[in-house]
Amino acid sequence: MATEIRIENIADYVGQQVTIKGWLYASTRKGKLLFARLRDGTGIVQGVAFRPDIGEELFETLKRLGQESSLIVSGTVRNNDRAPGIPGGYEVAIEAVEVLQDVVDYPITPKEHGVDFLMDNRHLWLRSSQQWAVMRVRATIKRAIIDFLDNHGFLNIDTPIITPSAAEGTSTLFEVDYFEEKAYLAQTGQLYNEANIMAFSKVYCFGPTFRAEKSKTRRHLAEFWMVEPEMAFFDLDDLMAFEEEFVSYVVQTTLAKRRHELEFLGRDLSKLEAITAPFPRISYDEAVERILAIREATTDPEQKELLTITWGDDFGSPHETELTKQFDKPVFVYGYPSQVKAFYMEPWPGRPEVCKSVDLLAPEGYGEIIGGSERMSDPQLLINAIKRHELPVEHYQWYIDLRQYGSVPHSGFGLGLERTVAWICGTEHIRQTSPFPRTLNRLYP
RNA sequence: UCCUCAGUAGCUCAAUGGCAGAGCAUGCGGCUGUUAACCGCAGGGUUGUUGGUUCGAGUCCAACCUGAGGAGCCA
Repeated sequence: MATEIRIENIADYVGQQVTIKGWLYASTRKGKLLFARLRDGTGIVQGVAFRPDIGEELFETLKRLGQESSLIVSGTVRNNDRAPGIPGGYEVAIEAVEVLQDVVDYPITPKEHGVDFLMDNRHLWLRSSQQWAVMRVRATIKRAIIDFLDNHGFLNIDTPIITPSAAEGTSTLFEVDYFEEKAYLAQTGQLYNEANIMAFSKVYCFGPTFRAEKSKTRRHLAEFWMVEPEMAFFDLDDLMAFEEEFVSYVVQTTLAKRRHELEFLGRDLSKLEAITAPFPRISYDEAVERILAIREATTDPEQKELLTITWGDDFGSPHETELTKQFDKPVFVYGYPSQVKAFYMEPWPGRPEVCKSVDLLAPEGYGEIIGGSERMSDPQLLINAIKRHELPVEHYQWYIDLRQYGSVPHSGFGLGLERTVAWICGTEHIRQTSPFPRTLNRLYP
């Protein structure tokens, strides 16, 4: 009696007769010898059939099966260094096959395809090994994030997705009709988190967030997942120390649990192994100086133009990319000018034009993966900031209340899941890190 | 919103202003170690849309549509 197994555990069954329920991923043959790659959702393994061994009828059946036919295969597992798969090095000598459905004309062939075609077929593309591997890594990253926070005294509190007003202005929000009143899809849960920490001390929310920005780059999605931890009695230094432990844990845990997938994706694992706390910390002032030095050294006039910056400007993507090239770990940039950051950030002591903000920039050009800050804790300072940003004070009354009833220093940050997955997997485009990405020009499937 | 590029067979791409082509996929045949195998044969087309220039337009011009990359904005 053959044991039903999952391909990810195939190493435990060498020499045994097993049954695998799955799909035909690809097949090729050479005369009387046939190779059928099978996938079962947990891995890919090569099945081998030799006509004189398995008989004419079964061989003909296998030979005619279309790509992605659903089937149940029984056979004996053996080691073979030549066998491709995830994990590689194992193959199944096919003894019996039950065909559930023979498929004709599966659209995605083992050949190069264009992005538009693949995105139109995203519901099928997810079966392809690269996409499959990225999703497996994503799930592990998500798990690692939750485990780390749960093990460090955080309480997971959900924040609303339908919100009455913007946290940071109204230009980037999706509007919804809320019983004939205007409402918006959340772009952050942070303000609610600040209420929650005063009740639970350390909290996080982890859910989808929405930006209506008309961004068309490899780093942007209209819907993405963000984890937002928020901590009472935490200042900016506490925040950076926490973030580097958090990111290191997520990277190292993913590396340990998803080695096969990351190797399959062709990721340079040594670059991930290097991601351990502490991370370099540079001030905004220093970052501007470094960028200007890089700009001075470059001979490309176009690059020189892109790297133009004066103190007080926010960094653009070209600035971040060049800056992070100087490090092999994520780098903290702290103390941004208040004018380019959100209204709620605590001013720097003695430098009111600077705030206690910190971004974490990923290496290898993957951009900002974390944005965070110490929050304003003085009620009058906050009211002034809201007015200075021309936001309606009455909408923020509850938020101001938090500073009037037991205010404490507190800090928090948001980490973009998809950007983190893109960085860890080394994917070229963020859309591959979401199972059904929402981008400027795509709502299907 | 702006800049750049692209749109031809199911898919990926060729085609000097002059007969619409190849590879993959599909079907048939061959091959005992394939890794996107290979070899032979076959079928497969309203060249994104509209208009213009021309004896003649996939090719040149204009507008539009769709997509991609980048800027801005951001995680």
